[in-house]
Amino acid sequence: MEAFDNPIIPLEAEEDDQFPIGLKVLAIDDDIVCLRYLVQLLEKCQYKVSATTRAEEAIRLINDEKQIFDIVITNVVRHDMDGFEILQIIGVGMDIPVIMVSANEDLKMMKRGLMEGAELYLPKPVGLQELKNIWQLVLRKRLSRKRSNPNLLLLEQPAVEEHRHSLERVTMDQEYYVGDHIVNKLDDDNDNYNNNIVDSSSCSKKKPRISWTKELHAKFIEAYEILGEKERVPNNILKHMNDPRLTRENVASHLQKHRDTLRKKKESGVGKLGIQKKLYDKNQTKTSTLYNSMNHMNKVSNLGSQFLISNGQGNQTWTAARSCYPVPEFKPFNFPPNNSTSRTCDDDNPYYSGGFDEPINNSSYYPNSLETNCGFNSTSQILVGQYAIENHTDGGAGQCYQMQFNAGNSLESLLMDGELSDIFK
DNA sequence: GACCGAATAT
DNA sequence: TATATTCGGT
Repeated sequence: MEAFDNPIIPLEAEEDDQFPIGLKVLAIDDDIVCLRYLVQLLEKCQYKVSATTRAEEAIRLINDEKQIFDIVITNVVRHDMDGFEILQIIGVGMDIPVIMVSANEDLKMMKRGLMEGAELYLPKPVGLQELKNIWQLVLRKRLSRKRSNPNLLLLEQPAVEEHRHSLERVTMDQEYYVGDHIVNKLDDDNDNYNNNIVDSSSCSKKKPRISWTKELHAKFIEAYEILGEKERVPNNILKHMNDPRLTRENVASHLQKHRDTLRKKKESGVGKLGIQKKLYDKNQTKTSTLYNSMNHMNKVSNLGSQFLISNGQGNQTWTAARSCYPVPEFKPFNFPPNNSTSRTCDDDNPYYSGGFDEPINNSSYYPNSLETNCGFNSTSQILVGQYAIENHTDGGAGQCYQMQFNAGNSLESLLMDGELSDIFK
């Protein structure tokens, strides 16, 4: 209760002309150099600064150590956790103003940051003057709370007290809700509702968007799969998911997108069972199975198509010199478990991003025919193992799949000839 | 009036 | 692009 009993910040200083010294700022940036610089500036502004390069550490400080911060500054994309997640967990969940700082002045990202509840989005490098002014956000937040409940005094920092209360119940697995409702900017509205206060002057904030995290989407899929075709309607899925964060509308919207995705996949043939045949293996003792052929990839694997193949240690571009089918075994790309050492291989879109495993066995490779028409670097060797493949032909981020190269396949075996082409039609 | 889902908005 | 909201229809 230290921070509560002994508020360092005389923010009630509407009649005070002193700068609010000692605001507690938590700074998060995975780039240690940027972080040090940021800390320097913040200290110059006479804020009380805690800093970490790790998002988990920040969450731990707040959750486990119950540290109270007046403001959080985080960058956008992190290795271990997306900046927007931090925003949800710390900012929206805890009702602490969050500032996002990012390397570039990407308007799209800025808008997204604001849409997801950031108070301010600053492009790097952040200047001293900008940081000096962030105290205004804290004051504004408290004023808005005061409007919801005029009896509260700014000095007493009601936000902090409620905040502490919330913290105790926020689970470590980074769920965004507390009790049986979402803790987010909706709180202001809820407070009004619960207190029967109708305050037209208070700017009622929009509730933040649902973030369909991997976990949440998995839950959705589970419900979707359990339900029969005719039962897969928003309300039923909602009931099955039994998640207080969600409304029927959230699910309806996601369902619409999911159906759309399925339809597109179907149209492009992704996931369609192609052939299951032992073909083109030079080494008959070990076979590969060619299946789950994807017309999508077929379509783009014409002359000049480029693929990026990664194995976790590096990427190589593979340019198809003629129509070819790129992989012996094709699986939809899987999200790695959180604790895996997998790397992120797609763009910054969390919905599609994922990782891939290290090659499972690098003791053998494809030593055969250098006559391949696929210019897969100068060695024409591919280590056996699991890879990610990303189509870069159509521009943009490309679509990612995971694949498995098995022992016994030469690069030649990956080529598609007329016979195979027909099957794909 | 509930609620589905395509269309549209943000 | 991802998610929210609207709105005609059942």
